[in-house]
Amino acid sequence: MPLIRQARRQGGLALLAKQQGLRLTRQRRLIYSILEAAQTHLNAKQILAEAQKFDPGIDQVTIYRNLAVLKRLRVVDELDLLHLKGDQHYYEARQVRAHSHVACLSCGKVFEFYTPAMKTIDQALEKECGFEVSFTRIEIGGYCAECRKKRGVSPASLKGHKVPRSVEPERI
Amino acid sequence: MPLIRQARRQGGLALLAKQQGLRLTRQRRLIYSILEAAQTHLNAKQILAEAQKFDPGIDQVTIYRNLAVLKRLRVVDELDLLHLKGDQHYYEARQVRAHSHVACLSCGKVFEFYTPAMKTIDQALEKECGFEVSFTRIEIGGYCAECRKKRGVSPASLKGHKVPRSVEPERI
DNA sequence: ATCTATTTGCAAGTCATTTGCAATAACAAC
DNA sequence: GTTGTTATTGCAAATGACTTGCAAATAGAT
Repeated sequence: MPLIRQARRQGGLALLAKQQGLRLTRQRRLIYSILEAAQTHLNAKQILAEAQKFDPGIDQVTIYRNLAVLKRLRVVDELDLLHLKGDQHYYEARQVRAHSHVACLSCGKVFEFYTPAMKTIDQALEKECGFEVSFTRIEIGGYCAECRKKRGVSPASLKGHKVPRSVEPERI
Repeated sequence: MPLIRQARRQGGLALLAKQQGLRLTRQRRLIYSILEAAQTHLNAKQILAEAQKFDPGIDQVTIYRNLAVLKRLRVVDELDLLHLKGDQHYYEARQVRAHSHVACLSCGKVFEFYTPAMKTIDQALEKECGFEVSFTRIEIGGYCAECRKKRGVSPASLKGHKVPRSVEPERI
């Protein structure tokens, strides 16, 4: 998408926004720059906290509204991360190539992973169904090498037991 | 997982549930059988509606609680479908092989797609990272062949405009 | 500097999902 | 079959992410 690349080249959303009749407000710039600077995905609450360091008056609605705009502009991706971290959405500045989020169901760690097969999926879909892929979201759950070592291969008991929500490994 | 296969073979959850100290209530059976019979993903509300046809007194909390149990037992998968259909979760009885949900951003249609490359991803992750994959969720957004024909290749204007929530194509 | 449409912040809503709790029912042991 | 224990249910109330209405503020074109 040439539009997006152009916007990036001038260090922001200026051109892209202008072409859509959107305005580049202080808040909008800030929210985008936070996502751009973050090396990882953030949820609305985290973005709000970060934004308030620079603009204490900024409201959460502004975060939500701008995330919606940035999604429409396709410069930000929305993820769901398997609800591993609770029921919020996570956002990240759009990456160049497809990648997946891999979550360890034992320790809760989330990392990104890329392999060429991801591109192959899109190509197959295009060829077999004539579908034009805009974005692909791949989320993988399982057990990381460390946890496998630590606890043997078998996942913890499936029996439910209470754990604080923010910590719960939420096996799916 | 041999446990799951066993449970399936006897036509339900009996063995699997017993081994976890869980009870096979009327409601639990019903909810599982609805998902098993459905050829597609359903959300909590749809499951409740269907369940009430057979058990009018069944409550929505029972749906939610049992979906959580069935997820833990790994006989039901939870999807998010890109929030194309609103902010609810969708559930389906666990399928044998990995598959993806492909959503058309224009008409809202969701279909399933499988290509061997999906398996390749899991293998790459296993080989490169020593990660044990439990499940893979692939969600793809874009434009289906029909909509591409109808409206030309370009997606609708990116400019925001109000559309009832249940209908909005929610471009990401 | 002016004008107009977009955007903001606040307050109040919405809605899926969760939790507390007493009553009910599974199922194992008699 | 009866009994006892404990998981599960249904109800009502709460939670929490996200959205909406609206008047005031401001970006950006003229």
